Amino acid sequence: MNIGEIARLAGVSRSTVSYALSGRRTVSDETRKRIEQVIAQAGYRPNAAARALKEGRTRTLGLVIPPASQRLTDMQLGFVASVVEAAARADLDVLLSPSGGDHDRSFERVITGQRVDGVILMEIRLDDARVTRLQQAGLPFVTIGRTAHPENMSWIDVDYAGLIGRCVHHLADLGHRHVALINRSAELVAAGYGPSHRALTGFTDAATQRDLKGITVCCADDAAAGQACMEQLLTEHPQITAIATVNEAALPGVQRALDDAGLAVPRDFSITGVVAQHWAEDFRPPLTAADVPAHDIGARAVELLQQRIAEPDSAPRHLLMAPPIALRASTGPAAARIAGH
Amino acid sequence: MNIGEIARLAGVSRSTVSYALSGRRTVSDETRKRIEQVIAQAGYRPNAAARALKEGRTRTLGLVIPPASQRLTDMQLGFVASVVEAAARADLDVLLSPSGGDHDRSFERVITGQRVDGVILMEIRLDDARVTRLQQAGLPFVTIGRTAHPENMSWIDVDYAGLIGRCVHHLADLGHRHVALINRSAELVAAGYGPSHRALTGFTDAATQRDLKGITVCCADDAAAGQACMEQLLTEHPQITAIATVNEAALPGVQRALDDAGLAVPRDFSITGVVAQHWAEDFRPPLTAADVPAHDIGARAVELLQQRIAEPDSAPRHLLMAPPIALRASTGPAAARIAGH
DNA sequence: TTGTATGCGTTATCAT
DNA sequence: ATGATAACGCATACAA
Repeated sequence: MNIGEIARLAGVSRSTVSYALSGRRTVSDETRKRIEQVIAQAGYRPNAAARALKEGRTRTLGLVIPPASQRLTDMQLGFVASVVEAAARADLDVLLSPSGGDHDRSFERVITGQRVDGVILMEIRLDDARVTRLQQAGLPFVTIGRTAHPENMSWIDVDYAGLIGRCVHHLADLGHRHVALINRSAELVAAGYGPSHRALTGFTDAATQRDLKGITVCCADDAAAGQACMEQLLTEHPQITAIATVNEAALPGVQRALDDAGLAVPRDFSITGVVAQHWAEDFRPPLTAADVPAHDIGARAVELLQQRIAEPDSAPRHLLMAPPIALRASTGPAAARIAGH
Repeated sequence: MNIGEIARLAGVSRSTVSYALSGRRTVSDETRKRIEQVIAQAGYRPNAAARALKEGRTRTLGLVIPPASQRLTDMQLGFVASVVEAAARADLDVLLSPSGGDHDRSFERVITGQRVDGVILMEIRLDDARVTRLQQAGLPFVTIGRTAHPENMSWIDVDYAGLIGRCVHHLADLGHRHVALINRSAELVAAGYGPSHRALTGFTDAATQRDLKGITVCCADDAAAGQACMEQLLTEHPQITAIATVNEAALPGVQRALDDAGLAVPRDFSITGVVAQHWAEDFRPPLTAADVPAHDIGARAVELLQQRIAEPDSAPRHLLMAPPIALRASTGPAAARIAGH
């Protein structure tokens, strides 16, 4: 079923059908009614490929996600879901490309075959080959996260440095003198993953400012690693009375390690950090933490991208999100820590 | 940059470039070399829309996911990730459509605008309008999960009934006489969600067979609900000594409720069920449970769909996955339950 | 071994 | 207010 068939059934020309559909020129009420009826009855929809070929745009967005092999974090999943939802609201389709490294067939196909009008890139590194590739391809794109030098591109990011800094200040205000940062995995840090680096900077700077003793450790994204990490921290740094973290997946393990050590939160030990709301609320007690507005971020990324597509030469825009730190129940005054029962 | 430009730069006709690319007719070594060089230098890639229009296929698969509003479970996420990865391996792109209800613009656009060669449907209900729609559209599709009457369509599903049944038999073998099933949410059950219904059937049948007292409850997909649900269960049915569950997201709450009640697993209480491997291993102690091979399922779904696309008239295929129940540490002999400390 | 011509389904320009 | 037709970029049947 194509536009010619509809035209034949309605007894008009193809262009009339096209115009009746697009409304780009006036069609008499009578013929438009007839055409609409035929279309509804035949269940016709314009062929997307033909339209894309003619119009030079696909009404499709590319979304580059980390390779499926590594499980997505809840926060990453939140980005994906909200991007897809926001795109659907704008009648845009989303093409997924699981691409991590430099030369990826899926990535190349998406950006260079004119399959999409623009691309949203996630999990940006400080020095990211995909960004370079996108720039040289001249395809509109927006990043969730940002490179080391993101001045001339559009991005939206969470202010990890600022937020972790505020967490440290909050702990300092409560009298904590020895605090630790539980970061993401060492691999991610080595790969130049932005959030990890910026969290580290924010932590170190704030600790220096408040003259705290700050320990920083890397931790893989799972409960087992979180437990091992927390246990080691308690053993090797007995003076520590609080942690800040950007590693939500480690939290269940952190909780176990504290339980096992007989440490109650927040009486004996305080926890804060930057994590998806769901993790903060599922912790016991609920975490004092910056809730990353993943849903909002995805929607904003789509908006930014739509603007870059509409006006490729307009000035790039930057959105640095610094959500408030929700005061819940996991932080309290520092107490000298006693080794558990 | 299009094929005509490449032809001009290489000093040949467009068809020669096309054939050099596709290999569907012999091109002299010399000219092919020259063409390849020009292509590499210009960074040319065939326009996907033009190719799709000409060939009548898009090399793209549609993946219909639940609307983003409701958080995806880890298992659902596993399906998505593995589908995308498997498709990428086969040089196929994946178009995401977040569609739940009957009339969804995104869904209609994807299936009726010839945007994809086939569709993978997730979160199938026993009576599913999207399946009906896909059948009448005549578009190849495969479902992860199955309807009440899935005979003449291709699907891949987890044998919830059989697996939960085996869990119950396992508990019965250990001497448990009063057991409960923690199902998914009441809304899902009311909507005719297959896994919930089949888990219920499997549970009830096995309980009857072994002459057990079986309690079944619904529970929303989060830790808080799990905790409330488990607390209520302990209060209202003090004889219960074990549960089986298909609700992985409720597990952290279940654990808390047991902790709070002073019940040790598996000494005082046994837990088993069907959950993603990650949840089973993160539980403490690790869960005796059927590990759903989400990764495998996504890959198989892509295979099935490729076959339906290649031979639309071939007989539909069905894959009912019944992974072994991994014996870990969360089930043990029944003991009379004593109300906690 | 290579070139020419046609059509895929649409939208838009030109003509009536 | 409507119709005929060209063009988007590609793959392929047909010619040479």
